[in-house]
Amino acid sequence: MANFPSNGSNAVPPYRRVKDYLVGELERGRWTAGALMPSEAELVAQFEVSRMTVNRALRELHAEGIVDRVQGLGTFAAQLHRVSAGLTIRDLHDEIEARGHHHDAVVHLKRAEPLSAALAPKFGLSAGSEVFHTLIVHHENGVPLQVEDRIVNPAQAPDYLKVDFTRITPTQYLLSVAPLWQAQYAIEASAPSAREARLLGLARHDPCLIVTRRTESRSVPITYARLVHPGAHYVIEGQFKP
Amino acid sequence: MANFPSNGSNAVPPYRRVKDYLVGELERGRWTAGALMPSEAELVAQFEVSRMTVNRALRELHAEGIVDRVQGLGTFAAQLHRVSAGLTIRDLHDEIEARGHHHDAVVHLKRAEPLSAALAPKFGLSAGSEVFHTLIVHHENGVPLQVEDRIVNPAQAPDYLKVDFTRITPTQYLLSVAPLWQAQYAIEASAPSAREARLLGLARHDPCLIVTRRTESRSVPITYARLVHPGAHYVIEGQFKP
DNA sequence: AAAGTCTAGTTGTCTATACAACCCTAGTCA
DNA sequence: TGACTAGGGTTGTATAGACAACTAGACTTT
Repeated sequence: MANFPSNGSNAVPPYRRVKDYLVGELERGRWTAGALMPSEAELVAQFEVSRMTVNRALRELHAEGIVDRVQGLGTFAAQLHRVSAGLTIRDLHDEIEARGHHHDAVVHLKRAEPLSAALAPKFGLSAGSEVFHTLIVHHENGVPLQVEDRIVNPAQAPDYLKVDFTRITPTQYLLSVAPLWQAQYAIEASAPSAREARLLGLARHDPCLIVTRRTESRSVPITYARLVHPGAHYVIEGQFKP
Repeated sequence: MANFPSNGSNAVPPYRRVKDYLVGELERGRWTAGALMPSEAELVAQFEVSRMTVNRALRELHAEGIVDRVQGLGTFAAQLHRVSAGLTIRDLHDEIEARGHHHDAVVHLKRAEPLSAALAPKFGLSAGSEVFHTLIVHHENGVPLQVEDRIVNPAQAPDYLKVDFTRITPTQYLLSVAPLWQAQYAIEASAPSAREARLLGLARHDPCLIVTRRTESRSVPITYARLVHPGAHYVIEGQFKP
């Protein structure tokens, strides 16, 4: 007894119908946050499908954060506070090109140096160990848009210093060398340092949007970056659905 | 033949073992991006589990963006460039309490007024239609942390003006009234307005982190908020995995 | 040479059944 | 009163089998 689409070709599979029904009712406010939703058995009866099908629908809704499930108790409409957003980390080069603008980069620093004590704990290597350090300013149509101050773990990218960063961005290169497996970031507003202000053509008190990001692969640090943007020209945008 | 944990209690279920194996090998670089990974049949043979179990493992990895699957072709290691981040939107009250600090709010404005032409396109209602407007300053241990300037659609929250916002935050209230189903946000660094600077106890040129957020339910606008934070005290943090 | 046909291999989905794990309540017993 | 037990309801997971849909390459036919 294995019947489903078969007919019109673009028919929606049963597990999808169950999901769509539940999301629809949730949107219509049938169950407010925390309310008990129908049990698997009830949905089985309502849709005349097997329990595994209903289970798949509910399991996926749970994975998407739309419902909460408690074994032995039931399924509940989720509290939607802690919703995850789609803040896509895109390569700056792609981002600028996507706007139809011209991107170029100026390399101000590119060398191996001992890791400073200030950055050692943030980066995850011991102070004094040799790391690669680049300082690059990215321009959009000639206007400085980002100062990229970056520390790289030589063990993860031994050829980092040989790359021509006017042609390929560090982000692009590092993604190709080491698979990105985890990252932490922080976003803050602050005044730029004296050097950053000079590189961006700003006054010392002009507000900047600063993103710091640490990337690691298999809990080994790959890179730590401080990205400084002039507040007047840069906005991080995103959207989320539950 | 339905056996699994049963023994030690904390045993990992088979579908998890398959997932962990694949993620582990992926981390070790066994398959580079785009490479063909083992088929379901091969994993069935290797782990001696049913195909549904392997299928679930692969389906979840696909949902998590770790592998790509093509019907009729196979499973491939995903390109990990376009990784999405988890930017958690938490209620400010919860956030402050979670730090073990005291939160209080001062309501500076709370009234119905016609929607200004400047905000009309951003909000999605026509200019001049009546909306609710609140201006609240949130403090952490007495220090001003956020100016919350908010427009609310009366159709979605008719009793909004009756709420005591020193006891419950607008975010909390709105989430309880209308389920949050979609939102767009923008993060930028900028100088505060004169009034915002006064409310936060800042100078006009002190950098602020400004989040603007528009929330809608079923494509009907619920609320538009401008959240201004002193750059010196506020950081948005997050992390992401592929 | 081009077009159509077949086939093996792959993923997509559903079913019926089974047992485990867990939660809560009601009842039992000391 | 308090501790224990039993049972009904719920979710969590696994299985074996089945058919559908799709892909790519091999093969046949025109």
